[in-house]
Amino acid sequence: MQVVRVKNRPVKQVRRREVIRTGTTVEQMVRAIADMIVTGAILPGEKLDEISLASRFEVSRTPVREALRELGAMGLVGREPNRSAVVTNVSGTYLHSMFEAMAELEGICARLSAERMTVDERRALELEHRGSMRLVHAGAEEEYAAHNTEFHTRLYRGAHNDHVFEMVTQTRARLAPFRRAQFRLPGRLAKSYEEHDQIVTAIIRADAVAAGQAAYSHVAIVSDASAVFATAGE
Amino acid sequence: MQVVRVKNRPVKQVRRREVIRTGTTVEQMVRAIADMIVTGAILPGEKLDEISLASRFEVSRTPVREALRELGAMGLVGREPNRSAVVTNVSGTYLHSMFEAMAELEGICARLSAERMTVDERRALELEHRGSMRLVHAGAEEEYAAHNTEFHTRLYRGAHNDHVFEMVTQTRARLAPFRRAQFRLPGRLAKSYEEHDQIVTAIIRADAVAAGQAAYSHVAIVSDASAVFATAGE
DNA sequence: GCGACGAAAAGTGCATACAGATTCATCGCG
DNA sequence: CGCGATGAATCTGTATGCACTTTTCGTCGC
Repeated sequence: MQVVRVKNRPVKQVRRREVIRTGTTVEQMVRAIADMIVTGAILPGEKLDEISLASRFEVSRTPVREALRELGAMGLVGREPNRSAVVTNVSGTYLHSMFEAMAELEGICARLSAERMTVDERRALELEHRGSMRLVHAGAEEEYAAHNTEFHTRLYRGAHNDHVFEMVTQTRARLAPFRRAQFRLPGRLAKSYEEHDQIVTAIIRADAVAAGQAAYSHVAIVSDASAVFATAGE
Repeated sequence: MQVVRVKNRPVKQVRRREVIRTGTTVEQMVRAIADMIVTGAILPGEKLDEISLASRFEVSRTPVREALRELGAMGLVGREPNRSAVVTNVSGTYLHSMFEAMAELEGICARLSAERMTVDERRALELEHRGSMRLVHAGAEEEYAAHNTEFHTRLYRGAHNDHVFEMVTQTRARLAPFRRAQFRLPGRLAKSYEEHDQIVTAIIRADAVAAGQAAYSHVAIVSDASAVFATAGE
């Protein structure tokens, strides 16, 4: 076990950091692996052994282990002592439960936002929303997607509840890969704008119940739209 | 790179595992540190440097790093590259937001349970509930607390939504340290039983709205009861 | 006296080494 | 021919070392 490393030059711990985009190695791996899981590049039940991952990403096992631990905490992989990490089943029923939970959470956020948003927040939400009409007419999918994210983030913040914010943000992050293509569906942009309009109107009126319901349906619809892509990946 | 280890006797990597209770070293540390944070033994904003923790727990930095990463994913500590982990502010507003979120989540679970529980699940819930009357009369706080956990878990499961289950379970876990003493408050046992009764009745009747509201208030009340202990720890 | 600078100290990020656990193929025996 | 024992191969858990980054603190110029 001494002279084994024949062709691997002593590795030199080269700073290849510059090549890579952002964050620490571990963060990048977390994102990369999460993406692979959620896009179906790695299938549920598959084992993720540290050594293969380490060589795949060209790092040592230490950062791999940290990444796996974080993925475990995120619920994307299951871990038990002295066992390989195993990809959790994110497909099918669980995915559905996440979309449903997302709708509930958005409903809560909109309801609380209607009750709690400051005058400034309401104004900002309305401006953000009105500004997006231009994008709808232009059919600018990419830009509208960015606006959409911003719009929803405002809703989440407006609820003035940090823990809810965290839950909804995490859930959205886990669903992100399944929603990417949603605005490609014909007519979805205009429809989305209309639904946003209902939410905004209800919030401005401080009508909590209406806001909650509008947000719930909005997300439920997105869920249906995304289901196509989701099942395609199974 | 051969005879380097001079004064450090080879450390022997003693299996002190037997002394410790359950799970891997890392899991134990996660629990221990989480408890310290949440009970206020470590204050928000305080830095957790790996070396001190390592020596405190008598392990090397590797497991400490993994524990910190998991705590980071749990939201108990903040982490950024090349910085020490910092205890997040769990007190005050954030705690309040967790209790509020808990009430919302319980409301959702009860509402969905009313709609979705199977006949067996409804029966089991009712039995569990009725069985607890005995404990109320006996004033058996400990046992009632156990029953209470079981009761709520049934509600969470009854919603038939895995992601909601996960969120509510995690939130409950993080709140646990703040609720421990709730049943010590005089009369809280009987009150709790009554509130459970409302929830059960509504679920049996499949009255989703009533079940949701009953569960929401039930938790909101517990939140008030716990606030005493929470603020005491700040 | 005070702020800018710089070097030492302290700390994080990752690689590697090695102990212990698990898995799996092989072999001996009924 | 199957089945359990056994040991090698493989993999996880943890310790330790080195590179790089941040922090601290003393010193010097103003």
